[in-house]
Formats: sequence, C-alpha cells, structure tokens
Amino acid sequence: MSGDEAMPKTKPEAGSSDDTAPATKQAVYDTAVRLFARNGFAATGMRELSREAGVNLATVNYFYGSKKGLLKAIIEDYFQDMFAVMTENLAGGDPPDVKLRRNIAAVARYFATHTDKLIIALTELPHDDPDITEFKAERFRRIAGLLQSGLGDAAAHVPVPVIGPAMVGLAASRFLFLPVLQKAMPPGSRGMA
Amino acid sequence: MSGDEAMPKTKPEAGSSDDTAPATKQAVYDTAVRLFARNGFAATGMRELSREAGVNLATVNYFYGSKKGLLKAIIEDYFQDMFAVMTENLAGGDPPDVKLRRNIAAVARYFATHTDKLIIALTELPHDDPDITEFKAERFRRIAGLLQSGLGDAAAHVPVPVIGPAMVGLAASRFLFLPVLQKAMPPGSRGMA
DNA sequence: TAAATATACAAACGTTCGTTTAATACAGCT
DNA sequence: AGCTGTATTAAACGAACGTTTGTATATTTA
Repeated sequence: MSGDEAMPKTKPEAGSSDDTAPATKQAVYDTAVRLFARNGFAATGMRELSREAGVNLATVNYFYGSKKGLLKAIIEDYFQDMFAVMTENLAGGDPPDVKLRRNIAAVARYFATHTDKLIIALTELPHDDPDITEFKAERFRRIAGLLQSGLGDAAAHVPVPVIGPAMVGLAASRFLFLPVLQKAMPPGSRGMA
Repeated sequence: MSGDEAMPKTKPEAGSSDDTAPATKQAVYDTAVRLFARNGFAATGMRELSREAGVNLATVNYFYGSKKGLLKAIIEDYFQDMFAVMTENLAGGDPPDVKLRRNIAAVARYFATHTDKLIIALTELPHDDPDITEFKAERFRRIAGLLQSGLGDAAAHVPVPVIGPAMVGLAASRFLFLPVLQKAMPPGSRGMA
C-alpha cells in the first residue's frame, strides 16, 4: 500500500479571490464562505452577512453587485482552485495511473482544507436555480475535459462518468456529511447511517 | 454476479404520512416534498407552496403548525420509511452478509423511488439549524442502532462507521448529484467531475 | 335539531428580504 | 487649493416573508 510517486501538490493557496482586494471586500468574501457553508445560501441574509463581516450593508452589493454575484464569485474561485490543482497533478510524463492517483490525493487534500467552499459548490447542486446551475455546469465541463485529456487514452479504462461520481461520493461521504453524522452520534458510540 | 437470496422488500408504501389525511393536507405534503427537493427548504416560500398545492396559505400552518413543522414531518416520514425497510431486510436467520446485501439493495431501491425525500433529508444536513440538526440526529441514532443490532456480532467486521458513509456516498453520488451532473454535461459527451 | 368539532378561507399582521440611492470621507494627483 | 475616483456610510425602497386572526363551511357527535 505504498508508492514512490512524488507528493502531489495542492497549490500554495492565495487568500481567496484577489490579493489586491481591500480588506473590506476580503472580509465580505471570507464571511460569506463561512456563512453560506454553515447555514446555506438562501438562509443567509445580507444583514447577517454584513454584520458578521463588520461591514456596511451596501458594501456587499458595491463589490459583488448582488447576493447571487457573491455566490458566483465563491463558486468561480472554487473551480479555479480545482482547475489549478488538477492541471498541476495531471501534467507530466508519468503513467496515467500514477497521475490519476496523485491527482485524487491532491483533490482530497483540497477538499479537506477547503471544506467550506466544497460545501457551497456541492450542497445546493440539486436545487435548480437555472442561473447558478448553468454557471456551475460550465465549470464542470471544463474540469471534466481536463481530466479527460490529462489521462489521454487511459480515460477509456477509467472513464470520467466512473471516476467523477466516485470523487463526488468521496467528497460527500467524507467531507460533507461525515462530520455531521459524527456529531450526531453519542461520543462513545461507533455507528451512523 | 448472482445470488439466490430472496428479493429484498422495500415496503408497499402508503401515500405518504397519513392515509386518513384530508386531500388538502396530502396536497400540501406532496407539493412540499417536490418544492423542497427542487428549490431547497429556505428558498421555498409559503405562498409559492400553497399556490402550487392549490390550497389556502393558512392551511399549511393549520395542519403542520409552521413551515419548519412541515419540514420535520417530511423528515420524520423519510426516517420511518428507512426504519421499516431496514427492520424488514435485517430480520430473519440468514447469514449477516446475506442480510446486509439485501438490505443495501432495498435501501438503494428506496433511494431510487423516493429521491425527493432523500434530497430533503441529506442536502440540508451540513447546514446547522440546531433544531433540525438535532431532530435528524436522533433519527440517525435509531437507524444506526438498528443496523448494529441487525448484523449482530458481524457488525464488528462491517462496522457502522464504515457501511454508513459508504451508503451516504452511494446516495450522494448516484441519486443526488449524478442526475444533476449528467444534465450539466453536453448530451453526446461522456464526462463529469 | 343542536352543539361541537374539523377544515378551509381571505385578509392583514409585523418583520425581514435584497437592492438602490444619495451623501460623505479620503486618498492621490495636477 | 481643487479635482477625481474609490471606498464607505445611513437611510429608504418595494417586495416578499412566515405567521396570526377572524370567519365561514362542512362534518361529526349527542
């Protein structure tokens, strides 16, 4: 159960969306990631958000145009991160299985360190605001294409429709719901469903 | 890839929560399941709900006390279904692996036929309204205990913390997100992430 | 029949929503 | 100093929110 592949890279990680952004904008962004992930997008109000961020109400719309614009900025950011991670780990001349392995490890590490963004990107998925759905769909396609081309001919043996849901299942069971289920179980117990 | 176990049962399935319920109450319930699953709980308004159900606005609170009470009724219903399915399929003197296999098959079938309820029970999970979270947690514990006791000593080899997330992963990747991801991909394409 | 109960309704309650406007503070620059 | 553009603010907007009230209509019970 060991390999000698190089340690897969997960990106140095800039603060979030824009390094030159004013502190106020950054506070809005960070607070939104936290609140959207914790309480859901629809359940998070602009006043709660601005209050928690220590920022004026109008500041949110000033920087992001609208509440939905703020959500899109977060999602866009998430997919840019994923794109960077996968681009880096699927590159090189290594055998496809090595590249796939280290890519999955890197993505899993990204999930673990950016769980809030993962939650935002995944949990509202079944709810179809056509606008957001299409926005996400376009990014999904690019990621899928990246995986497809990164694996080359080997993609026929590990097709995206197989590896894709597998990774979603990993993310869902381990990073989205597992912490919740564990919290739900009595501390000494050892079960969940 | 075949077995001679009996066909696992998924329950005859009553309409929903109460067979003696007035048509109005039933309409509210069915519409709520559909809208909550499609648009999310927080994003679904009482007026939209009552309009779609062809029912007066106040009727919802009359039968379910509050919007949150309606959500709880749906979740309660979902867990009762699960409890019934698992009780039935984990019973009997068959070897634990047979019981486990047919139980998973039955649960998967329930997921496939009641995807809306599954979405409602799972997607809002990471968002912690303390009230709803505790409500779900208590049901989770009962389900976990059921699996634990149904497998007997064999639960040590397939512990609930292993089989639980596995089933959540199955539900998430196959019944929650897969349809969305497929819809997001161009028809002729064959990828997703 | 008379009383009681369950169901359904329209209208309005007070609150909160996301967004917009107009004004101000404060840089950097000429 | 005056000008310019970015950043920030308080105040207000109409719309929608979940809930409550009061009343009307069936249905059941006695």
